[in-house]
Amino acid sequence: MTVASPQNLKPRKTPRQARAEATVDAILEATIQVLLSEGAGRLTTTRVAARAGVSVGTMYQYFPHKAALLYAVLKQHLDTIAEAVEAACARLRGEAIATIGEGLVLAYLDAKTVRIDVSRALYLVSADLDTAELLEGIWKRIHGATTALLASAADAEFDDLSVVTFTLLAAMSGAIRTVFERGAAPSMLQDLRMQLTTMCRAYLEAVAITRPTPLAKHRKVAVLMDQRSSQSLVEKFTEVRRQF
Amino acid sequence: MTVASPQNLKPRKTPRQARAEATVDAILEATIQVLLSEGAGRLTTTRVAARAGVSVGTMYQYFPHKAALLYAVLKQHLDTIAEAVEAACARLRGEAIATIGEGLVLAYLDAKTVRIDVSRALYLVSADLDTAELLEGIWKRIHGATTALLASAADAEFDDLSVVTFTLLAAMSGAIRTVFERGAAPSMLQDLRMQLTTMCRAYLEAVAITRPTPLAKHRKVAVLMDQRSSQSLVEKFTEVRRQF
DNA sequence: AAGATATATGAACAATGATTCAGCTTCGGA
DNA sequence: TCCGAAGCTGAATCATTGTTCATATATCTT
Repeated sequence: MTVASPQNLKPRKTPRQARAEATVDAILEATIQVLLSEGAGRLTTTRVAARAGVSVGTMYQYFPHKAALLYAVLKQHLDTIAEAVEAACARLRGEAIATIGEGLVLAYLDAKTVRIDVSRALYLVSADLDTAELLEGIWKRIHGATTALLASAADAEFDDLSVVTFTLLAAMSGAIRTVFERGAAPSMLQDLRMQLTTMCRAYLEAVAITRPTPLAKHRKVAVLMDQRSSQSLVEKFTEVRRQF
Repeated sequence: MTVASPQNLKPRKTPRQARAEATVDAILEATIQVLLSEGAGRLTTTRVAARAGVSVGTMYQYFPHKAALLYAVLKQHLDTIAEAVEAACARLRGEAIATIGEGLVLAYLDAKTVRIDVSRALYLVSADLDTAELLEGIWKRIHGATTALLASAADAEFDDLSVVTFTLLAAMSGAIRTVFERGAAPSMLQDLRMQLTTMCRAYLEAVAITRPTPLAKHRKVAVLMDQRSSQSLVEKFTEVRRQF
């Protein structure tokens, strides 16, 4: 495993032809798959290249480092999560705190459930990687969106809004992570959703300065890519692109 | 970094002389120090041995693997935490839920605060290590103690006790971890303690079937070993032992 | 169709790190 | 004081992995 890499985390060269774009996508996806199937300790450049159906040299044409590769994958993943949370917050704006509580829990569960394994694996990898600013940025987006959401609550106001948001997010995301790390029993998920909703609401009510009230909403998400296919990833991505 | 190591995580040989015991302690402590000062990626057997003031060969006399070494360190750390939580639970038995809520938060903060950096570093290292059963065992101890505590609450009963405990623990430990991972601002700690207490109480009250009430208690812990001394660790531990 | 540019290849190189072992030192007891 | 056992040493071995580069192939442009 390599050490932290301060500078030059950006791609060495940006793909100009469609072929190259497919290659880059394949490499990114391959990284995740190798991470999941082999573990952080066996995540080697050669293995990633092999899984992607590409040679090592190719990989180094787009990523100056192994670290840069990991950084790219991590960033992509975190961005997805942040977007999901921001979207949920936008949707819930102006609702009552009971609704908001339930909605936030759902949004978080969804965001983390989709590819939770990836979250975990990436988190482990980010150890010796210069991710401080990246994480900070993502956290700010999430914290900001949630703060705005709570400020818009129809039936409550909060004293120390920033601290409340912080605690709420830490507890929720932390709880979810803890649960998933212990090999989430699928039955637990249902319980967890209810319990966290209860906790979230109870906390918000406890720290709020209340007023009148309206009602609730819902939604659901599910995406997954099979990684057991033996077809090389470049082939797959190339095919996909051909369809356009 | 090495791969997962199914069997033979146990010491290759147990120290028979005091000298050897000091050596083993030094190695364990050195592992933690190297982990903290150099990061997981630079945690090599040679470096650990050097920091311990011992040769690599010596290390392999007591640990069959690098993995075994990490396992030993992790186990030692987790045991300490479990003990602290169990003690706190015993102390709080029979109190009112408001007291219990506050007490639990404190116990957790203390347990995790002492050497939180170690917690984090070890967690990262445990990636490619067969720690499933170890973690399971620790979790069971903590969960068990907390469940018993809640069952003993003077002023409340719970329906789905196991689930309540689970959620509570997940949220608290998760929140604390999340906070510390983001470079805990010391001022945040005070806020966090209050907010988590509020959350904990609010949640317990929300899911409880209540009755009459009493009041609260406190405590505090703080331990740290300076790691900046250049004195070799074996020397240090040997000295300590000489005092008996 | 041909040159120019972009992409891809993979053996070779250099660095690092886990692990061993044959010989040395220290300890404890008789 | 002396000997066997326990403990310690560290250069040598063996395996792995990150990274480069000279060469080959594909694609685009005109």
